[in-house]
Amino acid sequence: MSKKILIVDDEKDILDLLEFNLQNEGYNTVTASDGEQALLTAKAENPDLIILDIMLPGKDGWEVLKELRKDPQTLDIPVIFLTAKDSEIDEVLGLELGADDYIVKPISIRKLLARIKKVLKRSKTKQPENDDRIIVDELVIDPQSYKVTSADQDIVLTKKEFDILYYMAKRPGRVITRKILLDEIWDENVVVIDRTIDVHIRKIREKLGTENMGLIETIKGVGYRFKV
Amino acid sequence: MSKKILIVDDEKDILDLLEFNLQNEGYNTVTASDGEQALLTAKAENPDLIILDIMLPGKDGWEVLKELRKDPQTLDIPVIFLTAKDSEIDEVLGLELGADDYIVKPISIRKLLARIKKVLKRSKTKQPENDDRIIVDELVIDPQSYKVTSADQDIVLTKKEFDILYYMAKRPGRVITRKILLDEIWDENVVVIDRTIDVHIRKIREKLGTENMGLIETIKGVGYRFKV
DNA sequence: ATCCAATGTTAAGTTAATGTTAAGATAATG
DNA sequence: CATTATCTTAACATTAACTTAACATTGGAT
Repeated sequence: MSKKILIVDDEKDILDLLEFNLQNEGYNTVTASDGEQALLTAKAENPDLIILDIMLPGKDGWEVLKELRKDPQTLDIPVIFLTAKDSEIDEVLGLELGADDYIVKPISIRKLLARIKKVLKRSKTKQPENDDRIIVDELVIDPQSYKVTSADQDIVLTKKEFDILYYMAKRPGRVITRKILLDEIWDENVVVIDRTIDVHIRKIREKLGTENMGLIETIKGVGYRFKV
Repeated sequence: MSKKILIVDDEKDILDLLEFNLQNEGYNTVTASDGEQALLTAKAENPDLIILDIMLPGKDGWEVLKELRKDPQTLDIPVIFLTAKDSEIDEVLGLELGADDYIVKPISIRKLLARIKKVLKRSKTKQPENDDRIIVDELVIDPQSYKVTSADQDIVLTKKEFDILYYMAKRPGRVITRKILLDEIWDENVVVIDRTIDVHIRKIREKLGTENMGLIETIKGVGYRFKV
């Protein structure tokens, strides 16, 4: 899965330069040329990283960063500052506000790529993304909150139940054998009998309620299947 | 509306130079020539910006800044440091204490004016009140003062407790794993066991009291969740 | 239709995770 | 440097989750 990077700069040359190089490296890119646009795009596109010029028309980079950090939806997106000034002050201030790194213009692409890698790697281990949610009709399975709702009604699943449901829902229409579930959901070297899985499935079906009846189908002799 | 700038310096030459140039640019000016006077004037005149020499008779610039930041009335007034020393230490120290910029003597008026503009612009867009407060029903979590109130009753949390609560409250509905808390709240290379986190959570829950019962949910096997 | 292997079901046993308390270690403060 | 508040831990209690055994039911093969 290619990472999405939002580039914010008002100079078209720089935007083009960065976009070209980042796409060349296999990144997915979106751009914005002022602060307002940057904030909107950040919310809409949910990028994995934002490269943010400090000097911007309208809202400047600091203000953008501040607002990004205010919104739970964009709060955790790492930001790399871009600045033409070589004053260390700018950098320090930016970092104190919570930028994750900075790059001084003129830009060394090599350097920038290295920093991007570093920052992305750091954030990789973090929580599931907002758009990892699975929605099937009235059913919402959200790994970020570890919550399932059916028609806005909370369904409280235990960890194992959630993991199983999420795994299957991510692969609708595919038959999931018990062996696969064991490999994927359970730790290695843990051995449980098949009936254990059945019990979990039963619990899930029960909790999903009659309105989601038949969502998890049994394929006798093979395994289970999440209805497409 | 012309902006009011307080200039603090013990050298009359510099005071005059700055006053002349700033008034020329359309700013309103007031002056002080030592630390005590600076503090009094700052409170009385409520300037939009303070230009503060570091070397002062009596209380020096740092002490003045420190006291400015202590008083809610002067807390948010941006300060530009004036310094004859070019040692980076001074600069960093000043910034950590909350100066918004610095100018090295001998003064380049052009530079100073540019910085003033920048700082004023930045502070103009600053929201009047601490808008990074989090409010959930009767509960207010204010990172500016590191204070929590529930139904106007003060709740005294320790730093760690506050940090944890604030981090979670900023991400309501999301499950926060212990690992993430460790990464985000604790310094790198500090290792604490999971039970430590639980103890902090317990303390927070206890201090939040019965009226906030259930605000922090436990997702067994996963982590904690701040109720939406 | 009947049989039988596979799955469903229930409740009870087992394990793992978290809650709790108090005491010891550490850091902040005067 | 002494004092105090904060943080961390160990040990144990509690609770929820997980697993299993035992038995019931089912659905497809014959």
